Amino acid sequence: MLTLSKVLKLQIQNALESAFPEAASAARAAGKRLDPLIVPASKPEFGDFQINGALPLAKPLKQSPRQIATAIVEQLETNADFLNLCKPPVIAGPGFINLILKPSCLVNEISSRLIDKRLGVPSIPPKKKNGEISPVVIDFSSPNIAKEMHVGHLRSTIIGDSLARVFEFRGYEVLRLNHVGDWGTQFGMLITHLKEVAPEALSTPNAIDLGDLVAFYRQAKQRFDEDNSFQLASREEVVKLQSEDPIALKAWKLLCDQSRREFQKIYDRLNIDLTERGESFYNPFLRQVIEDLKVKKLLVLDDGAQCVFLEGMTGKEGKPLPMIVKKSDGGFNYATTDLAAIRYRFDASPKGDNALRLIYVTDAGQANHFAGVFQIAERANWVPNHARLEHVPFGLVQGEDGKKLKTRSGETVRLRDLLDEAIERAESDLRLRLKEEGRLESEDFIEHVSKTVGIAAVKYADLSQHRLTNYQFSFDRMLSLQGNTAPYLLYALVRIAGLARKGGMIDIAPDELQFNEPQEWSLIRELLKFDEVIVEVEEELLPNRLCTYLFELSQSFNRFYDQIPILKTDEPYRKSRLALCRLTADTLKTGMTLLGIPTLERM
RNA sequence: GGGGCUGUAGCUCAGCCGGAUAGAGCGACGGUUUCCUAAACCGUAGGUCGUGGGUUCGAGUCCCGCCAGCCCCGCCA
Repeated sequence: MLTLSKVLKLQIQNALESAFPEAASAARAAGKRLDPLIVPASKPEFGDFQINGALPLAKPLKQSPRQIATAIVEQLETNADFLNLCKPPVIAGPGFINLILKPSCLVNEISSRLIDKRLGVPSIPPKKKNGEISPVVIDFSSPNIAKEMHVGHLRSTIIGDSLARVFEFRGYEVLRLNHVGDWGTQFGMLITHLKEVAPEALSTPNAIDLGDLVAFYRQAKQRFDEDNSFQLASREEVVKLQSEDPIALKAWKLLCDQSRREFQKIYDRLNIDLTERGESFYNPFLRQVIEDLKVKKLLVLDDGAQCVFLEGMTGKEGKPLPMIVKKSDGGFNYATTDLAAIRYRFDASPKGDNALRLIYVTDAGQANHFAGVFQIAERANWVPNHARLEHVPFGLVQGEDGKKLKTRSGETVRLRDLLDEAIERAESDLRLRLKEEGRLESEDFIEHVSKTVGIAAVKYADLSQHRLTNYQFSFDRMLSLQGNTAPYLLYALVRIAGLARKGGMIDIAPDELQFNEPQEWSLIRELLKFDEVIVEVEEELLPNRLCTYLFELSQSFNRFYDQIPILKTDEPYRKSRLALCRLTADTLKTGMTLLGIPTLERM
């Protein structure tokens, strides 16, 4: 409906301007145009679109809104192209104009969707900068080496992946960057600990499996906190690492490799593709960041540290807020790395990523930090003209008590345990249902369905929530088989797959399509919204909009399925209804794929 | 002290550029299956949109004040 609503908007704008030529030319003289304010109808009984533009014109034109609406409608009724698309417009309420699309128009839209793999979503040509393709860079997931992925990484990973998929579908080149925490002072204690507990690992390849890295990290941390000589050794180790001592580097690499393997297991389960480029990657560029800030006269020495004072942000006692980019001991910190990363990502290749759009998917708690870093990047002139630099923040994952999600013993929940539990619960639900229905299924089937449903439930629960709000994690709710959940959507697809098995998904010629039931028309209208929703998600970066749409589409389909016979009806309705089923399945599958959720044929 | 986010039905949440009588789901109550997977469908009840002002023809939505919760604020990320 994207193109259709554009056409209508133009037609209505013309009608508005011919109805009120003086006001139109006055608006044009001011560099504006009269706005018909055409939006999707707020309720089905108001038709397909509503024109709100008559109301705000009442005052300047000194006419009643209904008079204005009448004048617009009179103009529209002289337009044959318009009358080809819409039924005669209806003036309603204080001065709204309701538009109802003609059935022939809707059927045309449906038949072009049926042969369009992109389901009406336009593909944009690849963006170019400096003559080369310019990717959208999305920075997401970003766990820390030697720590286990936990719920805190869940939202970034899932939301980032979904946004990346939407951009890819729209035709953008996307660079999915995993900015893992692979550098910093914590490596001092880790390497020191490694040298003591497993020195052989440094000389013999694959000599040791570090096993539970979390336990390893905890041991190292405990010794660091308790043992002075260990602390001293750790600090020395940091210096060695930074000066590229081969043994320290080897130990560092060992820890990174081990972590990478652990992370990859999670990414494989979640079916998420990422390019790892950790903080250490930017080490060679840190000095240049400081140099450039100095050249741009942004650098100030304060209390022994090199800072940039932020504009428009004040700290305690109203003083400008500093951002430290070089510590008093000469070391760099995360702000420096983040600045180097922005610079690199916008720079032209080969010494940069040549990006025009850079998106960070991190928790809302880092909003201040990114606002500061972005401001410095702007002031240092590292952000090209027309480039976009965005923080995409999200709220916390909370337990059902409304507090930060913890295990019963009060520890952070490991991501793999969380996924395991979702799958286990999905499995026991499934087994119970099979038993109740007297169905017999193979163990392979049960395993596959449980995994798919469990992971889908976790992802969908997260994505269907508005990004910014804190999100209350509940296995019971996300796996519930009713409501706005992954299983509900998956079930709609399973129903269609069942029809396909029994009735076949036959091809239908456009002129054979014929509909006569209200449930068909409401499903048709729902199907046609898909393209607008995708474009909206791309603009707003809010995957929950797609979830809401897919849920409403599923509801609309389930009503249709429940109330209208499909296989047991005469032609041409049988074929027409099957065509709607196929289009529903294609739309749901595409939508779910954009959420990163695989679908099922049976469940 | 400064800044950010949040506050909508008993619970969990939607609500698009300000538009018509504020919507879902869960839970509660009632109904639907000789028929394509009932993990579904239909119906009923449930609201001072935190609060007080302001802007507007029109405010859940925009502006200001206040209240509550969470988060951030110099050498961790």
